[in-house]
Amino acid sequence: MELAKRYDHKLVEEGKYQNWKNKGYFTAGDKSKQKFSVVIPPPNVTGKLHIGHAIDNTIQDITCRYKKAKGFDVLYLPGVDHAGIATQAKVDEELKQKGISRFEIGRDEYLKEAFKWKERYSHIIHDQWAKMGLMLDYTRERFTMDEGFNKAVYYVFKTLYDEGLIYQGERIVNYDVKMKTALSNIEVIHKNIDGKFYYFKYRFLDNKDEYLTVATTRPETMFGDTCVVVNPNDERYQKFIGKKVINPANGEAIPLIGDEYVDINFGTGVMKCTPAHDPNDFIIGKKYGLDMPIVINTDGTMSKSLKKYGGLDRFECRELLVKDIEKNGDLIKIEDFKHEVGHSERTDTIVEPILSKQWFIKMKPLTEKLLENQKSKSKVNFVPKRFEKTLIRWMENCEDWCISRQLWWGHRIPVYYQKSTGKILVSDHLPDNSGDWYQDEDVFDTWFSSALWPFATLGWPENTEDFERYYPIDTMVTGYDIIFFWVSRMYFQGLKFTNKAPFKDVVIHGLVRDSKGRKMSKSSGNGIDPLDVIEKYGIDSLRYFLATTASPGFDFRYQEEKVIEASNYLNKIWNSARFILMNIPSDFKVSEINTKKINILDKYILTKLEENIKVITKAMDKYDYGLASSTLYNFVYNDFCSFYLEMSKVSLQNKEEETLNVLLYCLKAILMMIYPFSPFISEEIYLNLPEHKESIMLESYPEYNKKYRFNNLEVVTMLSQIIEKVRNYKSINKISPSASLELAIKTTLDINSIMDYLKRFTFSNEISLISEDQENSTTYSLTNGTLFIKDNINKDELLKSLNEQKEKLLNEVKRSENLLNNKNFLEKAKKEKIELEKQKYIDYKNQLNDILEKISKI
RNA sequence: GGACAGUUAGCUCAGCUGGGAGAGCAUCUGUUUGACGUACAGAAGGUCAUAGGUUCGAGCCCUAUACUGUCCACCA
Repeated sequence: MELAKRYDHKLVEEGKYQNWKNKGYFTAGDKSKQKFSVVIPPPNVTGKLHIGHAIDNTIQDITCRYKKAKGFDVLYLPGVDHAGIATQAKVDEELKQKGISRFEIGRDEYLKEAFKWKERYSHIIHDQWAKMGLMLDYTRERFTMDEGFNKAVYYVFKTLYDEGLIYQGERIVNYDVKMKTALSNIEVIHKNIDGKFYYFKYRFLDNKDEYLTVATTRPETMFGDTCVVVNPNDERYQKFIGKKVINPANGEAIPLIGDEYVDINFGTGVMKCTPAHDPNDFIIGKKYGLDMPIVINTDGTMSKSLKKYGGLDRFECRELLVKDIEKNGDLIKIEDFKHEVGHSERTDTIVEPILSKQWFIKMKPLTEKLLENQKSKSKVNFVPKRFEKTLIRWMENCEDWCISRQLWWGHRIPVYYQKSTGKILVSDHLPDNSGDWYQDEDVFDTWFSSALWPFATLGWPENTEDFERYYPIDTMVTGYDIIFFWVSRMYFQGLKFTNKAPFKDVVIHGLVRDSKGRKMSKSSGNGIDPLDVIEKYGIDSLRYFLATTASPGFDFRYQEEKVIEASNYLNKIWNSARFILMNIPSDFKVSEINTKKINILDKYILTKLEENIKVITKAMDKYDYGLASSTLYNFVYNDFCSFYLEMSKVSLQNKEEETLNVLLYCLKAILMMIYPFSPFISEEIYLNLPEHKESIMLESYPEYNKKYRFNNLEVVTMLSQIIEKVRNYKSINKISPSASLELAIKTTLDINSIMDYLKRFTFSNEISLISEDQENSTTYSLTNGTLFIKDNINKDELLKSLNEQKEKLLNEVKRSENLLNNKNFLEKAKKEKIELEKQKYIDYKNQLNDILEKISKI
């Protein structure tokens, strides 16, 4: 069969994925083999996959395909995440477009809408997985809200609750006022923004002409102030402690309290205290038993009790209030002020700290277990290592996890309250139909369920066959942006509930940025749609680009030129295959390479190949796909295509049949090594080989084979050196590349075996083996001899070139001399290094003498 | 405020345990070589951020400094 002249990605990709899937190659379960398991980090059903998913999935799929080819029973488990707040935001938005609010249609109807959304985007995601060629085992696909998962979530909640690790508490939590839900601390993004610092007069109740100056960034919270605080050591104010001051926002008299929390040097040294809307103020409020009036609602509007301000948006209220205070003469000044303000990770609105009752997980016992495990032999191995530190630091300092969300889309909290008694019951169903019980309205944080992903997907808490066999996960691949959200939580929940770390290796990759290094985002419109790239260059090129450009843990830039480079490379492999297949007779029978029949170049390429297999395999095992692919790239371009393939033309002409076997052997090995990166083109070429299995997916990875390593190949190195020198000589001297020059070689090696190749690739008909140096020639030193090119250029140019060589050699000799005259070097350096240097010195010296002699003769 | 990275050719990045600086793209020159012009052959291009130190020897190890980036953090 003959391949087309060009690699056409669309033709190559056509139908292959369906075929693999239909044949069941993606289905795990061969118990005769050792298992290897990977779970896909479940994408949110919020929308289409982006380039960030592509990098994640590419690394996973490469790992899986590599391991499968290495003989493992590989499970790559797919699934999607309901993504509570993110999805609900999208569904809300969609309903809003239709003019519907979720409160109008009610919870049940709303959930139906949300499930429809989920179905729609699951399909899109499936199509994208197929486009990317992921070897996902669809027979085991899961969803974070499927029946089994719901059971797992319930089990986890009940267990933690019964053990006292889950509690309900009244705290200041951050509210996303757009979604009207509480958030966990890590869902709050701190951004440095321009704000204002407002200075107000707080007049004394007993002497209204005197006042304290209080500075605040948030005047609207003043309605909730229940005291003013100064540091008792502050000499300016200590005498006032115990007096009452008037809150300029509402005219109420509040006490002045002394507490060392206040920083004397910050602001005016006087702090207003709003216990219900600030975590620090809350602590002070608790300490002094103050009232904690809530003045801002969960939707960001002001409380109704605030008369004219009631119902206003918090920022409108701020403006109006400041104006009113100014009218009263209590505004001193307004300063510009840069400060950190929390924003919701999902909706980007400024979060509002509000006192409320929420469910929390007590973190300490869980994190302690994790930290302990990370010190033991069963520790999780992070790639790169530094992310282990990131995790540990966070685990050492994290606060209790707020897991309740005031949303509808998610796992509803399995807690029932009895109206008549106020009793609380954890249950997965309504205790009775008396109407006396009602369920908690809230749902869990979406990460509460995702944390169970590595084991709940395998059937846990049932002790299923899959759980027994595939848990723990061998390799977890994810971006550093969700180490806290996801990796840490899977880890401590895994330890808690399965007594094992849920994964062995965690491979962390960076984010894909645009060509200028900016983060990709919808608002700046610089996002790259992987489907566009696939359409233009093919998935094989995109995968190759992603895998080779992404250095573990580091962000990298999307550059179209690099994708083109990948595409050119694949075309190179395609054409090398084309060349080989063109030369194979139709009746050719593939056989094992007969090492007795092969020529020296065959030996050379086999030796090189084996060296490369060794290096590449080692890199693949370490997830160093950058090194693995660049090593293969160099082998393919330099050793295989530019050198061996060209040389093989001579042996093929000479009808050396064994070369065909060598070519095929190399080609197959190359295909297998590029296959995990770019499976479609590899399959296409593979199926065109004279002998092959049903699919490349059933083929094994090349093993390092000592049988194909040969010695005494110096003459091949000499061959390539001579070709290079001659080409260089012609280029510099502006001689046609195909000009025939007179060459003479002085060497102790037997050059008969390379004579044909020399003639063909130097275009020289006269090549002689000599024992004495040749006059009137340009001299090139080779590793094992000397090359003389008979000069037919003018003397000036010759002299120039000789002088250039002289300069170079002088430098080398000087460098070598210095080193060898250095006593310390001779005493302390390794012996081999010294020997090597001595040899070099002699070589350079000889060459230099040759050149000097020639110059003198001219 | 704390922590962690990065700084190497015009651009994007490699450089394993310290032994003569690499790739791709871009640039320049040449090529109707029968796999590939998405190619081939060649050239040019770097005081490896700065300053010290350790070492016979430093892009690599140590200490400072500068700049860039990321994460964490309740300073009103």
